[in-house]
Amino acid sequence: MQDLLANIKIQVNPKTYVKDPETSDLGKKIIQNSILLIDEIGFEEFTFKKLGEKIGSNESSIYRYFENKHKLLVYLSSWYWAWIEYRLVFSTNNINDKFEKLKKAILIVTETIEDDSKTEHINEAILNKIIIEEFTKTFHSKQLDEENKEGFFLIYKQVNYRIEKMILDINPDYPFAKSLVSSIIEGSLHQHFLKNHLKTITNCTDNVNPSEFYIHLIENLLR
Amino acid sequence: MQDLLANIKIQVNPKTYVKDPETSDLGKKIIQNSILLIDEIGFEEFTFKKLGEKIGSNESSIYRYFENKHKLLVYLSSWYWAWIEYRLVFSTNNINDKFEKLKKAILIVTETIEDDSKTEHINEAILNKIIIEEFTKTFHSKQLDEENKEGFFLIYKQVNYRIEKMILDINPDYPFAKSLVSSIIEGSLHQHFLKNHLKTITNCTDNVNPSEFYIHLIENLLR
DNA sequence: ATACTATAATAGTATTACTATTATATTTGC
DNA sequence: GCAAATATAATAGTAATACTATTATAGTAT
Repeated sequence: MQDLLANIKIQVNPKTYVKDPETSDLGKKIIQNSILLIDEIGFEEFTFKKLGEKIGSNESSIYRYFENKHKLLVYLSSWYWAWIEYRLVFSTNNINDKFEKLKKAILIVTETIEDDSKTEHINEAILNKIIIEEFTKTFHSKQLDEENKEGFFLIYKQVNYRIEKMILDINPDYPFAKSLVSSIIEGSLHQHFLKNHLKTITNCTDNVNPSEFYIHLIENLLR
Repeated sequence: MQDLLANIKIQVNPKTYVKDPETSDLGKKIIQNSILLIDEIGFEEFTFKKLGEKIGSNESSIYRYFENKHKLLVYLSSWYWAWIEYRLVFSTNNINDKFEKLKKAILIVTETIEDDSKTEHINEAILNKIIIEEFTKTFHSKQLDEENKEGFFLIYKQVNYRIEKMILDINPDYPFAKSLVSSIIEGSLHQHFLKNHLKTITNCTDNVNPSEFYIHLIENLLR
């Protein structure tokens, strides 16, 4: 799997960028260091000026790649979900048992991510941290409906559909498959977030992963 | 219940405001119209200047009530959850059947809110819309850990604890009571949100309420 | 050697999120 | 009923943000 990923370029909706950051060194530097900087200081404090300083480049040069920091976050999120989708498809592909397949899928979308190290300029572990802390901000903007029409969230929705199908494959009569999936995917990010900030309203800890909660849930709900 | 509520003042953590808005006409106007204006233009576009124009008052006067717009949102959220807690306690109080009690509690935190009309200057239905669209932003700020220490989210957590207790009362061995509750409360807001913006990954519609999904869930999970 | 492209540097703008100061109106205490 | 205290309004100003525009410079391709 690792070698395969090395040869595959994750595709992100071109409308999220002005110039594809994968096509130049500066572009890759922008991606790599925006992940690090957002993790360090948070998305609110993050500016193109600060990023420019960090990579020894100029604010205006970053604007040639991304219209604004919101679109950069959408880009990073899209990349993340495309990467998740790839891993989801790859690692569930050869599982015949329907329930085991679903469990694997849920593990993929809920587990804590370790750095993959095959994509040199993207640290998946840190990107996962950003998604936990900031992904919800890509939704909660006034341009959401417009951006949704432009297909900014297609990959995220595709991840949802794939798991929905697995659920309906197990139990075609379950009436809330879509809501169950979206509440697992978004809810898992939220549980990770609570574990980091509001520990008293989650059972998740460094030792208990959201995966356990959700796998226990579907075992009791769909079995 | 309506009359009782008329005589009860919802208490909000004083650290969220500079001057208690409930103590003056201008304060009440600020609360009433900030709810309307945030609903109209969204929290990002909302400024004290625009609010001042709307209420025929000055930007600087609003600053005498709230340090900044973030704290105003925290105030509105706290008020909302205090109001939810009040309704939760009141309407589950006399239910003896443990499961019916839990179902009622879940209904309270997941249902679409209608205006209560007993609190003249607060339109609960619109406030509920704001909570669906913007509540997550009170969490996702860099000051979260600090604000959490100051008790800004106590009421929200209390609502969580109350329902957690109901779950453990039904099934003391259920190992994820906290996570289940927080995922229902936050998840319900998210399902409402999806219903409004990303309809393809939820089963909730104008006719199917998140309540149905979650009550179906706990019936199959805990019964 | 020329043209093209990428990047850097500089400057400038509108808006935001405030702070400070002063003026005016309203309420309350005696 | 007047003085003192308090609340509100008006004005001005500041630092930072989120950009846009223009020009300069360096590197690459033909």
